Amino acid sequence: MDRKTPSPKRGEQRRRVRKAAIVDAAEKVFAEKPFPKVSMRDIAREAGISPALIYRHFPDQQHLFMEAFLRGTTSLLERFADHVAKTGGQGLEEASDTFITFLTERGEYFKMMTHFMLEGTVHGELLERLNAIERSLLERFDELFVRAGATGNVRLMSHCFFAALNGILITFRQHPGRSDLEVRQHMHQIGRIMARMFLQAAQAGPGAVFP
Amino acid sequence: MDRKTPSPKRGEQRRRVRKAAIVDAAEKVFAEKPFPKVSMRDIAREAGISPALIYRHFPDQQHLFMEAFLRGTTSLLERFADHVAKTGGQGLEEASDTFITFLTERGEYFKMMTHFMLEGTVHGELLERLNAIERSLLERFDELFVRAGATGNVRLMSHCFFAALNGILITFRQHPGRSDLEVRQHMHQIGRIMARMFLQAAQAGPGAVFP
DNA sequence: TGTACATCAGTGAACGCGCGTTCACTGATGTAC
DNA sequence: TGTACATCAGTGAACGCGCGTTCACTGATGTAC
Repeated sequence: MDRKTPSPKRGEQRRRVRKAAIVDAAEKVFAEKPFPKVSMRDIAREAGISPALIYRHFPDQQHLFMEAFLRGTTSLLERFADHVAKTGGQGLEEASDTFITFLTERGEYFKMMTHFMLEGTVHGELLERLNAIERSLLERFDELFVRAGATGNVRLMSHCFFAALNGILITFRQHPGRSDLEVRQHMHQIGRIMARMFLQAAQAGPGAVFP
Repeated sequence: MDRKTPSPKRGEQRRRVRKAAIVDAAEKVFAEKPFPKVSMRDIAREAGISPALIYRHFPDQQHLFMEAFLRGTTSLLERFADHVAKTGGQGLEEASDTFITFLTERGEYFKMMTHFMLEGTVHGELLERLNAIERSLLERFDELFVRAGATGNVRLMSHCFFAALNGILITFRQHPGRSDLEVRQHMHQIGRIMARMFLQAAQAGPGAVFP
């Protein structure tokens, strides 16, 4: 069928595929067990390879974990941005819903995020990429606030709103005596309340609530 | 001086003192290194005893960790309640400040709290005590909302506010390119904004923001 | 087309480490007489 | 008051485990002639 491409390229391609497969496997494992319990052996098993092979593609565990985290988060963020772009009117409430839906469905990413936020052991290029993702998310929120007629320090509003949503996700995640479904409903309810509250405060103009 | 008390009692007393010393040591270690890196050996070293001795006082690591966490948290909560009781007027803003101050000064407790919230590996009596603490904290917030003239579902407001404060603590903890001082100031600023926003929403009466 | 070679994907086993916990033991202390 | 004994606080060393990572090696594959 296809003509033979020059070999070095085919080698590179194979490498890329293999590397992506390792990251795929990592994502799967992260979805299955608590973040601090995921081991290189787990990921190798999931990928059907020897643990040693992972080290031909990643210098160490932190780089693999970060790569998996960033890839997943970036894709979540893109879906979030699409969703936001399509929404008019009371966009903030919908955005809150979407944010909460995504991060409860893919709880492993939220866990990793909080882990990085808490421990702060990330440095260099990876930290840069992580910050870029956060900035991009905040820009989406900025848009929504502006679209809703907010004036003043919009970025600060986005920052606060982001914090509030994170707080919801962490606070109600394991609420005692509630089923998963009830937990999610409660989160969405509180998220919408927050969104309405933020909207009113933002629309009230500078000085009312936001400086 | 003091007459000899019956021996079994003195034995019990010594046991209590020793047990408390172990918990003290645990708290110190938690203040020094990331929660998941604290080992039984660390705590034994800090307490100046053999690791084996810990197991004469606690059945396993989880019980010791929880005991240390609950003791520290309970004392923080009492201080918080005192502080709140003494405050009039715009109590919510002050409460936000106090909450943030306590949990940044004793960051180890916040980390442990988020850890338990994320992993949910706590059960039985310990979970019960943990919930009791959260309930007690929410009651303090309830008071403040009521005092500020809130009507409607006050507990829901407290829940939301608690979540928002947690969100602030986790989101800005490691913010890039900021010193500790700047981080704390930013947290306090955002905390006060939240407090004002919640107050307005709560005072607006049922239906405006809160159901 | 055939062959000798270099490269490197891929491996199973091992290394070295730190962990939670247990074991076998010592010695201080209170008790019973 | 003195002594034999039981109790149990306290210990150092070890156990067994899982981890991240490395090592020495195999074998497939593309390359140069």
